[in-house]
Amino acid sequence: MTSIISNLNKVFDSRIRLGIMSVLSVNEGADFNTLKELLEITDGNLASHLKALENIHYIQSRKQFIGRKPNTKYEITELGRNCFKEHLDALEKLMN
Amino acid sequence: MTSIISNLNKVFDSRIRLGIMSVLSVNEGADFNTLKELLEITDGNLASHLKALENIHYIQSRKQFIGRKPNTKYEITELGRNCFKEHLDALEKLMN
DNA sequence: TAAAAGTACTTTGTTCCGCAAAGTTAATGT
DNA sequence: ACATTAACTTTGCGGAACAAAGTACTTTTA
Repeated sequence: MTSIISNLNKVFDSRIRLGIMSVLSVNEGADFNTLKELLEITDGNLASHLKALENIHYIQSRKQFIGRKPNTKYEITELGRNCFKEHLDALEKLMN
Repeated sequence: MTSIISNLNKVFDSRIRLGIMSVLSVNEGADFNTLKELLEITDGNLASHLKALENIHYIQSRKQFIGRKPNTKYEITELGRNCFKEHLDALEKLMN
């Protein structure tokens, strides 16, 4: 319960989810293809991680059309930003 | 190959291995029970992660007796220290 | 002296996760 | 009509995490 690693968020054990959150916490929003190119993963893999983050409300998506092309934009939520920050703080504390 | 997360070390996706390396990189050496108490995990679980880290030569162990009790001491190797540092650098870079 | 407990594992088995590949839906371009 | 793009969902496999139980050896305790 109070081990040295207990403040690390299990969601962010995944490098991919870490990367997604990092991108979304810096840039205010990124679309599916941008994330796919930044992370260099298959679309199915990306979609599943995005869904996981959205299910726990760390991110939210908005579907729209740019010109005539469908486009899905993702952004970090307030909850997501807080949890991400807590994780980074825990990491920092772990490392001294 | 050059994605924003490609410099993260997969070994350290695990919070437990992260914790082990963190302890061993600060203190010069820790024994099995100390790690077990710090991490609050079962001995089997700890042993398997220690073995994984030892197999790739990130840590090394030394069995000894303290008084009449068996004691196994673990310490970080030079390779382990370097790889751990690289991972932390990659993390920092990812977060800006 | 018999039983319990400590140290440091290994083995077993289940469950969960990551991921690629393929399939899907719906629209657009040619 | 056919291929392409976007953004998924589904399927299936292989591997990792973990708890629990088993092991070997010794020491402490009743």
